[in-house]
Amino acid sequence: MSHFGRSGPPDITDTYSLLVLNITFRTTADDLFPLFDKYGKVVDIFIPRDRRTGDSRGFAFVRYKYADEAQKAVERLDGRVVDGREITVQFAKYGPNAERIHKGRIIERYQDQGTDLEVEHRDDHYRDRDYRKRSRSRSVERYERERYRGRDRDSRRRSRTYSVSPEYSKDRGRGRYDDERRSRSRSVDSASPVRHSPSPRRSPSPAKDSPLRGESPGRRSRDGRSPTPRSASPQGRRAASYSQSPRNSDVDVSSE
DNA sequence: GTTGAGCGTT
Repeated sequence: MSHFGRSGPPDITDTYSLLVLNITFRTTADDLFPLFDKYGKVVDIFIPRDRRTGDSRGFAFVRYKYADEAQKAVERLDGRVVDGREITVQFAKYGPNAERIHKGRIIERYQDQGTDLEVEHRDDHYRDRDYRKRSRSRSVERYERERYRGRDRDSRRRSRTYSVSPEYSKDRGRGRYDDERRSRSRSVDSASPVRHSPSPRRSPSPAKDSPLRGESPGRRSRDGRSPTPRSASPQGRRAASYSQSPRNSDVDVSSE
């Protein structure tokens, strides 16, 4: 009765979905269940995990049966420390399949459209999102940011008094959006002074500039008669390792 | 597994 998300969604109709963010990578649904269940009837808990590694992505979805309980859980568990990490609880904005959600309430099921009209290859969608880093631009287009971006979210908790009305901040989010973009430009200028000067000479990067010019450790030592295995070792030894490594199937040490 | 902005599966 604790395996949420494995047996599939039991019944998410008319349920309130909460999004739990900032949870540790080790936090599981079973860990969140007793926490959220104390504040209301938890219908289901699901933690998206990575297709590649299978580990948690750092956030979870908790579905409540009643809105008041969900709202209470948000206010209670938001900012609470779980497993040594501070979690962020808020109403989900998007449905499991972009379904209609009204204030976190799921009206329809994602299976509802699973007939024969528009079933696209979702696998293609999954493999593309290797990194979920800042790929949420799509959300900004429509809903903007209802809170300050970045680490400023701490301020949001202090304003928890207004949390009862998540609609108030629609107008405020717009002003910050422009600011964050400007920030990015400044970063590029400061971090990476692009040099367009026609310098005939190239940057002193003997490391990766010309691996061919890096000389073969073997030939150099033989010619210069300076073994200097100390500095020639890292390159020669590492290269040799790669060559031998993937072919050890045949060689059986028979030890262990 | 230190990092961490951010919305989901049978």
